Amino acid sequence: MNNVARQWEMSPEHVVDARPATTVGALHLPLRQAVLDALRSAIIDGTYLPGERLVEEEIAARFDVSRNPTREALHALSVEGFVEIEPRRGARVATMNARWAGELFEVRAPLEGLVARLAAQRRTPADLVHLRDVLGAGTAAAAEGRLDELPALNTEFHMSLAAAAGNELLAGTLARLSDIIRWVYAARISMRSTRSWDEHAAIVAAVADRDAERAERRGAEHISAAAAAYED
Amino acid sequence: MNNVARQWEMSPEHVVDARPATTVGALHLPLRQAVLDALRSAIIDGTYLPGERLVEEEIAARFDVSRNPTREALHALSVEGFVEIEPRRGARVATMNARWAGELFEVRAPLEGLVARLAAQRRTPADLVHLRDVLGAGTAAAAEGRLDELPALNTEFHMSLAAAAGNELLAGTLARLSDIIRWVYAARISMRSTRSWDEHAAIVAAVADRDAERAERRGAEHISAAAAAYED
DNA sequence: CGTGTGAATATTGTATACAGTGAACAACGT
DNA sequence: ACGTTGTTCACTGTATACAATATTCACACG
Repeated sequence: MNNVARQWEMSPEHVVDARPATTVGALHLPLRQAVLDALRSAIIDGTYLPGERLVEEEIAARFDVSRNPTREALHALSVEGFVEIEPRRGARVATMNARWAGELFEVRAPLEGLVARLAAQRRTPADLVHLRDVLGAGTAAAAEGRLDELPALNTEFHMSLAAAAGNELLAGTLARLSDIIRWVYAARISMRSTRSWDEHAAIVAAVADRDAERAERRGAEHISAAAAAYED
Repeated sequence: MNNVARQWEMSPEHVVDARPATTVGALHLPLRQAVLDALRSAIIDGTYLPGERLVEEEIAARFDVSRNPTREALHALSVEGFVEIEPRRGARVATMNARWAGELFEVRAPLEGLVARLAAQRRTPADLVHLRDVLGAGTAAAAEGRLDELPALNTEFHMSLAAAAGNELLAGTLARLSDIIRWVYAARISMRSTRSWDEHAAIVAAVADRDAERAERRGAEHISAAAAAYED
């Protein structure tokens, strides 16, 4: 009946006494979360195209839920920047003009620089090990032409760096920005593959040396280079 | 019956043919917006204290609306960072620990630097005039000890700078951050008054000269100095 | 006394119903 | 033909009702 993934329905009662002290209700994600994730994926993968109207009842029917969780998901997506909502006139998938896209990179560059600087200052040995693992995997994939694996590895790299920086607000802000960037430039992504991983390696080297200045510069330059590449 | 400001009820029919071509429905703000603003104000001015539970039905009753607009407002506030929501366990006013507060300044500093740099590159003569107006008003207020006027002028200064930078995403991000910073440090604010306006003047000077590097450095340093002052 | 167990209550999550607004279109006059 | 007006339909905004979960408190038991 319900196409949305409902994890908890797969969990029979006996999970109640499973290891983590989390209650059953905590596992049981609200529908709004399921709808949010499903809708975001649908927008990113092009099921809903930019500018397309998102009618609450349609979406609710599609996922077989009521309009309430749907509305909540739409509002969340508008904050994330994937949809635009006009009062009394409904929601549509956001349309990116060139200016907006440029703004994304402008904001992301100094933040990515900050991440690299903080990571250089605060990284633990374990952080460094993990960064090098991801770096190795990404470099190998780029070298061997497995381009389809690169977007996920790229995301993991930047998330790992943000984790090493130890600033959750920063990590969250960046995660949102890069989600949208990946969406906007979905078509052209996975270009620039080897260049990109060379730049990642340079960031990790600076982080390893605890050289905050160099790390910051290379982090910011990395995003600027990506922006330039996308502007073709 | 309804304590929320409902602008449209004050507008008789004949406003329909008033100057701006906006429709009546566009003026007629959704209740969620009214509740959102009212709740945020209540949190900022201390009516609701950090950690306090925000029960949907209570708030709905207080503003004499149903739970739906209330829920939507609460979700929006959680995105803005004023409240924390746990699934199935409701919302409470966010509590700042020192770490979180530090993160705010860490993220804001490079963004404010970016704003100053972009403003230096893109400002129009009109932007500069406006910035100098605000600067003059703020400096005068600081010099004459009208401390109560400073927070608003400070906000206006930073908003004007962001406007001159011509990046709406950046302006929006910063507006959210500084809202929260002002809330967190409400008690200690309006200190540092003259220092702060000297720093503002330095930023405007760099913006006037179109010196992007100097503007960026002074913008970021201004926030770092503010952070240091708050850490007493 | 503390501790666990259960019922009762409070509160959130979800669905449905209704009201109000905007947009499209047909009927009408000019 | 063209614009104007009235009407209808689709959709969002809001309220209410119900279901599911969390929390509280009383009470029995050790």
